[in-house]
Amino acid sequence: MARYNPFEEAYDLLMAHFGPQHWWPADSPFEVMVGAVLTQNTSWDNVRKAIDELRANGLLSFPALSSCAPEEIALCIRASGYYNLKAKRLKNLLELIVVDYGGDLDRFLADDLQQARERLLAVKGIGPETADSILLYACNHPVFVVDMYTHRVFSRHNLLPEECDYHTIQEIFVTNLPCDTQLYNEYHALVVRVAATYCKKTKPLCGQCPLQGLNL
DNA sequence: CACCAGGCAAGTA
DNA sequence: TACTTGCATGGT
Repeated sequence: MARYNPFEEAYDLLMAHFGPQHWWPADSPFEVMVGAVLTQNTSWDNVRKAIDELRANGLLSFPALSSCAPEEIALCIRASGYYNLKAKRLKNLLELIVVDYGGDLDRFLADDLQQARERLLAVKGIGPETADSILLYACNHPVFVVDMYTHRVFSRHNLLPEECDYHTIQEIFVTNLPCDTQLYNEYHALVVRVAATYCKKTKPLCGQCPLQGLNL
C-alpha cells in the first residue's frame, strides 16, 4: 500500500479548507473547450464575460461556432483579451474536430486519451495546459492539469524546484497520486482556489494558507 | 500609475 | 538550445 505523501496530504488540507469546487464552471463539454482557450494567461472574470457574450449570440455550440467568421468571434470575445489570436485558436480547434472526427464532437470526446492528446497538441494555439484541461474537464480523462498556480503554490512550499517544466511537474504529481479523474478534477480546482486566495504573485507568503499545515 | 491574470508560438542568436 | 517578444482586455 502506498505511503501517505505531501501531495496527498496537500489535497486533504485543501479539501478540508475549501471543500469541493465543482469544476469546470461550464454547462457543456464544448463550453469547457472554449473556456480552456479563452483563459490562456487571462483572468476567469474576463473569460466569463466573453463566454456570456458568445452565449448571448447563440455561439456556444460546435455547429454554431463552426459556421461563424473569426472576425465575429473576435468581437464577442473581446473582453478575454488577445481576441484576434484566440478567435483563430478557436477556429483551429474546431477544424481539428472537423478533420479528425468528421465534425462529430462526441467522437472527439469519446476518443482515447493518447490519441486525443496528440491531436490537441498538434493544433496551433493548444499547448500542454489547454490540452490537458480539455482532456480532463471536457473528456473526463484522468489527466493531471498543471498551470502557473500549481508551480507557484508547490514551489513556495518547497515541494517543487524553482526551475521545473510542465512535464516534470505533471510526472511528480501523477507518481505521487492515484490515477483518478475525479481526484485530478478536484485537485487542480483546489490549487487554483488556494492560489487565488492565499498565494498571489506579489505577496511572498501567507500564514493563512492551509498548506502551512503540511507535515514534512 | 504599474502590475497581474487558470499560455502559446514565433523570432533571434 | 535558451532567451525574448507579441498578443490585449479589465480589475486592483
